[in-house]
Amino acid sequence: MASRQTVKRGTTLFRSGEPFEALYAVRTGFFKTCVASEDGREQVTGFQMAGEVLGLDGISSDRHTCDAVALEDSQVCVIPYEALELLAKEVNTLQQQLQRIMSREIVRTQGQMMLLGSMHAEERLAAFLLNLTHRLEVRGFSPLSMVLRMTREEIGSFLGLTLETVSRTFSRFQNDGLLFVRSRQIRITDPVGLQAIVDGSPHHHRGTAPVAAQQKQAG
Amino acid sequence: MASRQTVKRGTTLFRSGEPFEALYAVRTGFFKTCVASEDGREQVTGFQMAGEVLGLDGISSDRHTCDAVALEDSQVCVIPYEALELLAKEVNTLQQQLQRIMSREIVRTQGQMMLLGSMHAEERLAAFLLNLTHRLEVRGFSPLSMVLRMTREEIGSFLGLTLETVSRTFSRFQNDGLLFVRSRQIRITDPVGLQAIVDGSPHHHRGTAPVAAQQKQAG
DNA sequence: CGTAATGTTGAGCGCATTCAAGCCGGGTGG
DNA sequence: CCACCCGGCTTGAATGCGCTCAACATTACG
Repeated sequence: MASRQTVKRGTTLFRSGEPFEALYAVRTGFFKTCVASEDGREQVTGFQMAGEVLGLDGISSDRHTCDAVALEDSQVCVIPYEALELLAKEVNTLQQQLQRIMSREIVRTQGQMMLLGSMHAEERLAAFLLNLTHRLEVRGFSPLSMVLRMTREEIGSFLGLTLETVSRTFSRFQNDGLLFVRSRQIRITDPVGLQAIVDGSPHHHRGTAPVAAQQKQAG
Repeated sequence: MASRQTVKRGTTLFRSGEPFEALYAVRTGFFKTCVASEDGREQVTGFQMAGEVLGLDGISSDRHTCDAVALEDSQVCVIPYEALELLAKEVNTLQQQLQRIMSREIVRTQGQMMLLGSMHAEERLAAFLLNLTHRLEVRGFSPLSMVLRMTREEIGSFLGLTLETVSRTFSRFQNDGLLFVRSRQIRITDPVGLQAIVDGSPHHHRGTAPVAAQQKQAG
């Protein structure tokens, strides 16, 4: 029913345009998802680690709309969508779980839009690192020491920055005593300081509206 | 079962943090959804018109994670989530439809991430306008002449730009003969030109990786 | 060990931002 | 009916953040 599949580093689990047949749960390893426009621009839309689900975008049109690329040798659990639907009809908690997973992805992308739309480079990278630490912590790994699985360019694409800006911002964080960085080895020494950067160092922010006074409508 | 509700211009249909109880289908009118961070920054995450669904973000945690604000007097169809789940168990096409709607929202936000992460101001506004025209066309309205329902500031927040940049870019488009703009009245005279701006005027773009040569992994 | 990919750092520039001033249009009250 | 006001829009000037281009260092990998 739900078989396993190995995906070697650098290869794709699925590609944009391919027919959608299954969802994938990451068992081990690390993935990125990215979309490309006609003119060759590529945008990393997410990084997925163990326990996270890939392929939800394919449901809407029976075709995948992004590429999923393994950033290290990985293993996924293949969940044929047709079987999943049949099963979901029987087991109603399964249906609920799937909907929650999809909703969570929607919420995640809301946060990413906020990041891309109204944060500065330092804030973006700090938010990115803290997000990683949270996800590692949940999985029982040390949250303050990690090895990045992606390149500076991929981080930059995900955060809407160039690879040079990512590199420079890492260096600045190190100078400011927030972390130690040595290539892909990261050790965070001041998580509180990083959090302070995310939510509101006294800068101004772009594209943001001061919350207007609005009343709740009693239908 | 699915009752209706009126939402006056400027009032909220739901707010972030409120318990999630229902989905809403826009019957008439126009909405924006926006998320806010602790420090008061606000990001518009979408605009919704007739036929589009609001509230999907609330499923994941039983709480809404964004605000939905009516930009004009509107009417929505209230779809209690509990009832929807019960019904979806019976009618399997309903379950599928809901999943498709959620997946479509995920795909939409992928596109928005691409826009925010790797497009210039002109490209963003052009893409925004073309997206609006498509949605109007589907609904049987004239796609080239429209009245914007949102302020420059809200457009800016949605596109990750300041209101001044939005205004200036409108003016530049008018000078270039792409459209006529008079406050919120827009008349597009050269949709092809707008499309050309979106997909690849000869500029360079930020945060993008040239697509690396990667092979499809045969499980 | 050698080569290519990845990462770091510097210099200069440009696009979008910030700050500021003025305009337009719609609604309200005298 | 007009004067006034206020939110929204436009436009200008100057600044600065992040980008581009470039050179070099380091790491990964066959």
